[in-house]
Amino acid sequence: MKGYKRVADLMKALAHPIRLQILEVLETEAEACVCHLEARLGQRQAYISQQLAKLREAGLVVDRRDGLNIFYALAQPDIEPLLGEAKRMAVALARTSGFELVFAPIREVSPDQCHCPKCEQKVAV
Amino acid sequence: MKGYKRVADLMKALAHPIRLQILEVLETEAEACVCHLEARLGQRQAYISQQLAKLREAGLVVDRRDGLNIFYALAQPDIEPLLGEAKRMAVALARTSGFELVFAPIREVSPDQCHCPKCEQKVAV
DNA sequence: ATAATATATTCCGAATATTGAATAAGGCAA
DNA sequence: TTGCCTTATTCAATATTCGGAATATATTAT
Repeated sequence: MKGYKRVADLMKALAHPIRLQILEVLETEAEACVCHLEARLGQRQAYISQQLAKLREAGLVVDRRDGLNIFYALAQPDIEPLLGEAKRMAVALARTSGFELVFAPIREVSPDQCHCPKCEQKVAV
Repeated sequence: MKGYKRVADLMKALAHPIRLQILEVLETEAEACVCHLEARLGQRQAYISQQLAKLREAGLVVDRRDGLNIFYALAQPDIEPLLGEAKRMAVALARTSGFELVFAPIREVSPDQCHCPKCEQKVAV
């Protein structure tokens, strides 16, 4: 029974749209500071931070401080197949109930919209 | 944003140890009546029924009545890879925090412990 | 019709999750 | 030090989920 409890806890950590989107951003960005996630997901800082805390507790992301910024990354990059299967399955379920599920692409953010060192660097180039 | 909400709802449906075990039984049994699940998971009938209702609402299982019995089956057999990835990931996360995750095998049930037609049939053989 | 059996549903208190608002904490620069 | 910036945490109100107990429903047999 213990093992299934762990799986359930993992599912719980994933059972939130913002957290799913954070993970998806980290799949493509490899590393992102909170201000970046703020900009990409269009959510308040405190809110993003709360969700990051849950992902941290679940062991899904790791953080690294660099000056004022804290950069987050996937703790376990091979979570991608799980997320992929989840999306695929959600699409299949939606289709079964008669409609096409679309994933609005997560907003891109041009380097001048974020002030972290990494983005400043890109702007300078 | 709508698509991720759907994925989150799917994750929510999976975020429960009993529901995960029900799905796992249905992966191997193909079809099982409630009394069967009762026996295999060692849970009260009403409780099993409640969890089945959640799985039904989520569109993950379908039911078919045969006399007094109601047989459940996976609505979407290709949910297996998702469940497999979830288990794999849970194992990986546990390992990261320093211990081996074990899945206690779900109790087998000899045909004479269940009274549904299907089991009676097996007993008769 | 009544009884028996299998399954489903409803009700409810307890525990947990969500999310906005306010505040705290940590690091850097002058 | 003071002030500023980025991020984290706490608090509180609301909503959701959990799981037990009791009850309801559907089917079959008598």
